[in-house]
Amino acid sequence: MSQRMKNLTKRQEEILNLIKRHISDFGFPPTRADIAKTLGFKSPNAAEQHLRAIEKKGFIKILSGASRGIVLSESESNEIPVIGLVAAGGPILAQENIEKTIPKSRNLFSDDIDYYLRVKGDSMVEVGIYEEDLIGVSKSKDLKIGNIVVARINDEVTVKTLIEMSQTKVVLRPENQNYKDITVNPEIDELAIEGSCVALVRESI
Amino acid sequence: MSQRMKNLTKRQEEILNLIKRHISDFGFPPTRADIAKTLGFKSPNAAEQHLRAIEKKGFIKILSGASRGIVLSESESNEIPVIGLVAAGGPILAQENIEKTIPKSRNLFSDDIDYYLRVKGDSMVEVGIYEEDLIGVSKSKDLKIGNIVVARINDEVTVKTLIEMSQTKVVLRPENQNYKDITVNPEIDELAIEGSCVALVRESI
DNA sequence: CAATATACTGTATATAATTACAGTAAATTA
DNA sequence: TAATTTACTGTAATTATATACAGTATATTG
Repeated sequence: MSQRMKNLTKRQEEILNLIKRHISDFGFPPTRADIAKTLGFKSPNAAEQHLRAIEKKGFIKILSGASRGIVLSESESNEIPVIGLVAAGGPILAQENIEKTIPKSRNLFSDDIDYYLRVKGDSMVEVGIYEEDLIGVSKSKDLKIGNIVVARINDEVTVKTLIEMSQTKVVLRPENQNYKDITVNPEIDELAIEGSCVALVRESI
Repeated sequence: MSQRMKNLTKRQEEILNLIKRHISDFGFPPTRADIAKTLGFKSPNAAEQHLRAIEKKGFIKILSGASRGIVLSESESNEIPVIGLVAAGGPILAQENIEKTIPKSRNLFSDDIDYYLRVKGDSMVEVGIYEEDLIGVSKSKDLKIGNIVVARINDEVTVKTLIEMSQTKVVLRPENQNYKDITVNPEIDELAIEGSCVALVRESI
């Protein structure tokens, strides 16, 4: 989420989700009365004031006078970054690494993609991951042996298959016969598993 | 378009397009007054009656009592079909082949994808196209030697690389050493190049 | 500790929007 | 050629909706 955007309260987030769900279900935003009815408010004004608060925080725009005039902001919170080359030393999601962004609304996949990472090199060709492909990365998905993961070893970011993982030994496998397994001792080397790959997109064939 | 759906008149089509454009511009459908204003009607009832006619023909659903309660019918709602197995004999885009649809608004790629085709078999693994991948197919894109195309040979649909194309000889190459080139004489065999692949999506890794 | 934000109830009103009813006129279909 | 469809104007009633105003109560922030 962007810095300048204040956080929504739990209740406000609930209402924002309700709006999104309503749009997805009906094709248009809810009225104040719709919101009040769904959440059990006895006054439509409760919904109105929530909307004002959510607008103030930048997540929606209210078009005055228009019925159902709630417009979702195309804010950064609704954009999925596409990460190109990762500069050494910084976090993957640092601004300087963002090649472009894709509106979350255009994301084909389930909601758990935190960013797309552009693949460099040919270390994963044997599982059909090619240079310049975009892999959809989830930061929160549970790690399992056999998953393809985004790892960071001493400031270098790579995509590999996770083969073994213990306190003292992590093995990452390139899916290309020309490369050897990478064995890391997390107690010695700096290692972070940044996320796991849940989707793949090839923009040009 | 579905058979049972009567054709819209020119004016009705204009109104349907106006509705789509309004939804895309504002995020919600227009009111009768909006339509009337845009098209220069002096009465909102003109819009109302057009809407009724369009609903009667199955292109929209009007939710009574709800403001802006115009719902685009599935077939009109800008959905890109995902084609699973193609039944022999019929067109690729036949209803029975549609596995699911993806809202056009969620399409990551440029607008020229007419449908997604789910890949069966391993004949293209050497260019990173795997079984169960979805390939984005454009019907209109210019065909070039070297493109990966969707071809239909005697009622069978396949994805291959186009190697040669003349009046009497078309060569299609599987990108897998275990398979041989397919040579077809279009004057003898029934051959149609249905489109070319412009993108690839892998939903689960 | 005062100011502000959060989270509502309750009432009321102006206006936005749907929708019914009554027409006209030309084109299309049975 | 009569019936229906298309394509509107014009008016008006009813309902849907936004939105203002007046409160209450608690939590959070400067």
